[in-house]
Amino acid sequence: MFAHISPSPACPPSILGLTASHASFSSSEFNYRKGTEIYGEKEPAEYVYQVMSGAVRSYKLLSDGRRQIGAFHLVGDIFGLENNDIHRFTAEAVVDTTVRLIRRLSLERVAHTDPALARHLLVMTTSNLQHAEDHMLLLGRKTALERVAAFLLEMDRRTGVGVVALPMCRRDIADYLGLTLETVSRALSKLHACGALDFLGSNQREIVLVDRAQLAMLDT
Amino acid sequence: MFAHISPSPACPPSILGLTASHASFSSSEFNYRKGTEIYGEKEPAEYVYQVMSGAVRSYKLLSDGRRQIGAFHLVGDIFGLENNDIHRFTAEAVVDTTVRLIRRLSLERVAHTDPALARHLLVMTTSNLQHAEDHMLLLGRKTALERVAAFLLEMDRRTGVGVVALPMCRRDIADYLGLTLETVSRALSKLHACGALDFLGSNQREIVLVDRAQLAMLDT
DNA sequence: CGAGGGTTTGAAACCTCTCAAATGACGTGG
DNA sequence: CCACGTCATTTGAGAGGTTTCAAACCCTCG
Repeated sequence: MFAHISPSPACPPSILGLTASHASFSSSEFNYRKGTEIYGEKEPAEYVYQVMSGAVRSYKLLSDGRRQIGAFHLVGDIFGLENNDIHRFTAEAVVDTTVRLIRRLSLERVAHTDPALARHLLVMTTSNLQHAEDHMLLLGRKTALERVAAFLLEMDRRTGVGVVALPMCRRDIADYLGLTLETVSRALSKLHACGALDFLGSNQREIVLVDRAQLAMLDT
Repeated sequence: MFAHISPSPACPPSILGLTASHASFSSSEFNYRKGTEIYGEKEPAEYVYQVMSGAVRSYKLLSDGRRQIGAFHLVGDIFGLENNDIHRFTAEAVVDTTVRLIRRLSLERVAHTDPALARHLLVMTTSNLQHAEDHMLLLGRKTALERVAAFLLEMDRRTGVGVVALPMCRRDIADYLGLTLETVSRALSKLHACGALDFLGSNQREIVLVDRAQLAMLDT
């Protein structure tokens, strides 16, 4: 793949909740071009990743190509954290993306002696679990319109203040929501017609203005 | 609810992977009648539970009553393990059920000083996460027939050797698989007609003989 | 034996998917 | 700077799988 080593720019102070007290972690950065694979399902999990810029999708495939995206990872998010040795998803860059990575083994080594880090790993795993539990309800029981509304609210909650930039294409959204890209497009059109959202910029992936109250009515 | 204290019968040696070295846990047993609630979503999580006999369903509800069952807990399973203070599901007895319970606080207290237990809690949370991840793929991308086949294979894997007793009704299965009870019934009929399974006993909930190879062909 | 709940099966409705075409956005090269 | 090719998105029309509504059947239990 097209992974290029890049010099470390100004570093955010914390990865994995680690502070200066954990200076022993070697963390380096990598760039992935749009669409390239970061790791594959069932590959050995050598690293844990944090998104520095860009966005990542984690997905599973059925043998005939049907795809279910389990999560999008946005700036600041940690992903690839496996407590087994093997990745359970494939991870790909949605757009050009920079990630920071830490060796899983070094993390585990420290976690063995540092209860605070061990607890932090549990907290992260729990929040992944919580997201998956909520997503099961969406996939099993919500309508197309409800799913798209919930997706926009999730992106809004995670990224900003009523203005959401969507880095992923309609097909990605569809595979996240268990729909087809056409159904997603129709739902967005309907929400647009209802005034629940507006598009800013010529490209409709760029920015979406969200009316939280109106979307929340669909989030039962 | 109709929870009755029962005298402790012969105790399996281990709960939560704890051995004799953790004698400090007070564990008592409770009985729940079929259909009664063990705990509700958003209730404070005071206990962690292990199924001694019977079966339990964990579910979330939408405001209009749509239900998504996230998991069935069978004999030996641990459930109600929250790392937050609040239950994220409602748990109900599918049939008359006996559970053993441990105070969450006492568990956390020990986990703070016992790395082995802390690691075990992470392992359990991870396996819950793994199940949820697989279930997202099922709910988002599999057909009705594939879902029912996957369900039977899961029950077979968890309970026995080609013979599965289904304690839950069609509606429970449907709410687990994101379908309606009629669709589940039709899928079972089709699998029966294909020879992929047989019913033993007059009541069709009781025992199902599974042809693993044939079901596995549907498990893409 | 009758009542009640669970299951099966049928028929029609409906939501989403599939297939298709038109439109729009963007980069490249003339 | 515009023409063109490519890719993403939108929109339409029809098909299809699942749901809804309904009725019959079965099993259990009082």
